[in-house]
Amino acid sequence: MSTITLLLPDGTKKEVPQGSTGQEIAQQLGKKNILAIEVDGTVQDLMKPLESDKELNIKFLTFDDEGGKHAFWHSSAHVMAQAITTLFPQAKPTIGPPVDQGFYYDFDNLELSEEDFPKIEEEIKKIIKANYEFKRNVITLDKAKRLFKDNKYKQEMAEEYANDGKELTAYQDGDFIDLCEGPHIPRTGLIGAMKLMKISGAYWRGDQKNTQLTRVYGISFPDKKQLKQYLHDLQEALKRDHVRLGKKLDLFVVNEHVGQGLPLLTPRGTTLRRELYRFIQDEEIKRGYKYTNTPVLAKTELYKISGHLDHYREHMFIFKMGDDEFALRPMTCPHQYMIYTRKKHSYRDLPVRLAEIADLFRYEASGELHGLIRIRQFSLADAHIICRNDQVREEFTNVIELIQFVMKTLGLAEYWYRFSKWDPKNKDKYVDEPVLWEQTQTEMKQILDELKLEYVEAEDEAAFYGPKLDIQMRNVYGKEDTMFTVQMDFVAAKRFGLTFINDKDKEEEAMVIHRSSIGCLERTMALLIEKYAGKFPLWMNPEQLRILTVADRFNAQAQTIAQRMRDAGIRVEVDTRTQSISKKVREAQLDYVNYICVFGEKEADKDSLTVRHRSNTILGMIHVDTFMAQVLKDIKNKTLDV
RNA sequence: GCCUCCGUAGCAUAGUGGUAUUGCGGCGCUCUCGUAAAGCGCAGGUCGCGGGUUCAAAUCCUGCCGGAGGCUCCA
Repeated sequence: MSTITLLLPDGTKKEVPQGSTGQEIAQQLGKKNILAIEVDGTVQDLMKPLESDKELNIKFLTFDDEGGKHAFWHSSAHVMAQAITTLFPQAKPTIGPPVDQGFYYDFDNLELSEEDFPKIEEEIKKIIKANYEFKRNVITLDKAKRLFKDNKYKQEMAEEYANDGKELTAYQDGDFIDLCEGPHIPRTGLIGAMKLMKISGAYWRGDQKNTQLTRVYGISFPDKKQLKQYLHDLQEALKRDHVRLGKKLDLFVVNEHVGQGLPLLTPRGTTLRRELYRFIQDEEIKRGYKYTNTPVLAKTELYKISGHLDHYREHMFIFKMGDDEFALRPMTCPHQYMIYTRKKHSYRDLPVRLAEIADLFRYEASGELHGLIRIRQFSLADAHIICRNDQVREEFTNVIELIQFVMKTLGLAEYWYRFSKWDPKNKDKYVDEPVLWEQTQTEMKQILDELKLEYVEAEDEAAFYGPKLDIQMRNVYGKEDTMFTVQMDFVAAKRFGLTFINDKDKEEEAMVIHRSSIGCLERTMALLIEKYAGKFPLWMNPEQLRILTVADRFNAQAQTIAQRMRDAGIRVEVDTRTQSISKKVREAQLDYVNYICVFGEKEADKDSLTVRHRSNTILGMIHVDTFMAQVLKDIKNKTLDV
């Protein structure tokens, strides 16, 4: 058999000689800008000869395909490492993969500052200009050990791959050779533009106990224009950064005398928080939750029982008073369990759904703190559902519905579900109940599949007491965070005696579901600030209306109208300054007030306002009562686009 | 906690060895004004904090504090 039959994405077939490379086939088909080839679902180099006696499904990949982009960035990482090792010969390259936005490479024995970037980028340009070919070589373990005799990391990886029975490959471009499984693009010249982005520390194999390496991040594109566009988009995204907007819109401040991770909400920020607070509390009460109010501190023995003290002691605020040791509570769970256990429960009483918007305190490491997203005191819309086993499915489903309702109401659309499971190998983190773990996870997976949720599964992301479903979102920097969570707990009932009397008059342990509906108020605020770039929907905007008086003889009447509106529940301010209307309009626009209302001669006679929406549209003169009715309706309905 | 970057008035900024620039905001006066910045004047700064080098430090060195991004962590 001297030819292979290829099946192309458009359904046509093509015969090529055995041993043809992707490169040759692409050329014959007149394909341009091809970076890699997908063969039966696996991305490969264009340089690799194809051999098969079966028909092969092939697809050519460009930078617009995930696989092509990854090969491109992966090759870029090699070029960067080549430049760095040329300039810093003592540096030991370790790993350098593509990531969501570009690539990085980790080095040992390298001290680098951003001031070094220009000369590295110069070196990179030389490599690109030389247009070296990426040559793929299959090597033996012995050869790998010889090639990388000065690099213990590469040797370690080579041995590991060999032990796993993998074929060892090394890629060479110019005089730079790297242990790597590929795939790579054909030549360095295909890289149009590359820029180094930042430096950070990173631990070898992601373990804090190992050596800290120097990680260099970079980005690259086939075309210089794309790089320019990327950098521009990045700048634009950062304008939405909630820390920046929080300051500009006067929502919160940080003060070094108060302490790290302890932001202070201003009146405007507090209004936004209050809207979220009232919304979720009212909604949960409608859905059968009972609210509790429990102390923000307790004796540490409470957290000893729950197991938190053993797991998180160094992350708790602990202090001694008299003979007792106390802690500011890092979570609500045991406090609410004490409410459950105040009396005996019949199976008929279940489920018991205890909710609380609880202030929690966690001593997060200083490097973890970020704006309103990771802080040391926060308010979690928390709840614990204590139910019978036969109720778990329905309760879990109801929680998901509540969360979906919350996201819809807030207008949050970019999220994904993560099914967070344990890792049997991580003995320190999880309670040692392998049977319960597997059983609970299986049951949870069934529920998720029944609900037809699309989710990603994540090992080693569970809570120490059970698996979770997390709702994940990204901030403007692209960093992922958990916004809402539903957790199964098969430990609490035993430890705290959360039982009920079943229909056989026997005491039985209950199941516990921990869940958060609107998440941590501060974090949710941060995401909302970034999503709306400060242009909040009417119902949550700290300032919904501003009345601008044309001259001071209209001030008193404008104040009366404003008071009528406040009495009805509208957040309105009056700008009585003796400034030009243009200036007052400009400032109201910059504050993203939803409606800007001018009040002067014409309006005074008719109890009206001339209304302008912040989208720059003038709605004309409207009677106060008519306008109020419309505004109140949109507030009540939580309309998103006003 | 670790790596990198940043820190000038309430905010935004100029200033790489000779004690600080400009705008917004604030205050005062004039203007009573119709949909994105009226005019004039005034006040406001231990240049994050401490130590060092120097005749002289916002600027150079060093230690700390605070912020940002990444790593690790995230009940």
